[in-house]
Amino acid sequence: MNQPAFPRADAHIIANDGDQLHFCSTCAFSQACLSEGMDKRALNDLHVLVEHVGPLHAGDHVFREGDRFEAIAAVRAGTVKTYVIDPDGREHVLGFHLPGEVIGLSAIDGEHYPCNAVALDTVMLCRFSFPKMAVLATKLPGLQRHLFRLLSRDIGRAALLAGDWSADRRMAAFLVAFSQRLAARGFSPNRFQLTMARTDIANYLRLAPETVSRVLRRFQMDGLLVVDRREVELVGREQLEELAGPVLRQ
Amino acid sequence: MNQPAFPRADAHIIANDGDQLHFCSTCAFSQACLSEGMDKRALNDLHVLVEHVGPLHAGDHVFREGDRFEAIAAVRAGTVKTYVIDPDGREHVLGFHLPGEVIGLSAIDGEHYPCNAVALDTVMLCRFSFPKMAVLATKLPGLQRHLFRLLSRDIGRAALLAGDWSADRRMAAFLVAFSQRLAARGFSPNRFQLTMARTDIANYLRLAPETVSRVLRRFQMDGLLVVDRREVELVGREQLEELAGPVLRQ
DNA sequence: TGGCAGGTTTGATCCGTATCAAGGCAGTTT
DNA sequence: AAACTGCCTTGATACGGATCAAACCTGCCA
Repeated sequence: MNQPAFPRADAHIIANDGDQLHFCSTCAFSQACLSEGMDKRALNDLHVLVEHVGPLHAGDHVFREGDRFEAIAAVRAGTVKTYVIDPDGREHVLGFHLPGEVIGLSAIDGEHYPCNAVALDTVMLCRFSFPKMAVLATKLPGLQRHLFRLLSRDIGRAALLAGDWSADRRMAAFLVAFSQRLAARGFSPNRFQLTMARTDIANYLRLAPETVSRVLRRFQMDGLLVVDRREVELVGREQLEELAGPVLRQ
Repeated sequence: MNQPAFPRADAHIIANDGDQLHFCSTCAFSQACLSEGMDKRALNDLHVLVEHVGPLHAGDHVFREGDRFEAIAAVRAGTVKTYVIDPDGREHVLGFHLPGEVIGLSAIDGEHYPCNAVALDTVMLCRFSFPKMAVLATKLPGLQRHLFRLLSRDIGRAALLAGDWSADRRMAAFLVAFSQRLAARGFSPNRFQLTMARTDIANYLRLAPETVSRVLRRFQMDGLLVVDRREVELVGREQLEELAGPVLRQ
């Protein structure tokens, strides 16, 4: 139950290939760095910037609230849920993180992680020492810009679901956004597995699990989707997007 | 009605005073730069990093949704409200920004501002070209870190009010947080003016204006505060903080 | 194969907050 | 001073979603 933050794993040395910087091909920072002229001194200063972590299994924690902050991580495979527990013991889900997405950004301001991060299925990560990454960012402006953008994007994302939308709109927004994020990584946009429990979706959307169940059922009745267990197929994408529109501002 | 984003104003040249960097003494970045050894070449590259803007008057817009993003700004005096309008014409208040706080961070990821920013009273600003600031940040690691922290902080802040709290808890959290932010800038923590209308508070907290009114009245009945028009005095701070605790996670 | 446990669904009821509808109050205009 | 105009308050009612209670899977382990 009490693993260290970020279990150790094989450390990767960044490879300097001509003028291009290569590391993990699936993680979120490759694009920022590949498009960047490489400063060789910067590279030599940083032996271990990234290490591959995993596999973690469902229920394993990536980090826990209060753990000392030292690294952010990009999800390479699987789904990570971030959450906090309030004084009454209720769980509040802050977000789900799919392959290509980054966790730990909200910890930068502070010595410790402000939330928990747990694997929902089999998860592979790229772990980055944040202090080292910040140093590298001073030498690679493209990386710095990428980090600024990642952070900025999360501010906007958090504000979205904060609105006072109906259960239907929130559910639709969740499904459409999930689908879009999967599609951005090359997965099928209209047929996918929900990797999280109904309870998790409910806690994320600020609904009761019963409400999630009822809304999904009604969506199916109305021909918006077909749901079986955790498998979902979006059929009436048009109408779902119309419902989700005001929430996602699209 | 259609002013340019960031009305022009006196441009400030950053002053290089020995090894220290000086500009506006009240704005959020001074601390980051004053504690930083100054690189003179960096300075010479940047003639106009900061300009003082204002005064803006109640109702004047700092920027509007869709304006081209070019700058962030620190509030020097007054209150700025950020908001969006949904397709049904309803206003959603994203935040209130007090002296010392920064607006525009959520625009970094994108070409355009994703929301509106309007002055609620007489407002003075420090405006920073973000591209120039990013360049400076590569040369002043302390500034870069400060920016990362500002961004990170906003992610956490946005997640707070997103929870499903009762009207009482949300109202208490708003008042306590407002008080703390004022106190951090040297204003009186227990007696202050609400610079925004009830409607704005309601839109921010996802409540009806009527509910805001009723909750404030009940708080007064229960001896938690005294409210007259927009003047508020927190009397039962203890109990307010207890109510706000789960929301603010303190 | 049977039993158990977690997650899920369904139905009945309740409660908090929105909504609707007036009325009040302070500051401003005529 | 009267009328106006936002903004705020107060009361009555309606409704969406929470809560409570119970049955139902489905996978898992004995």
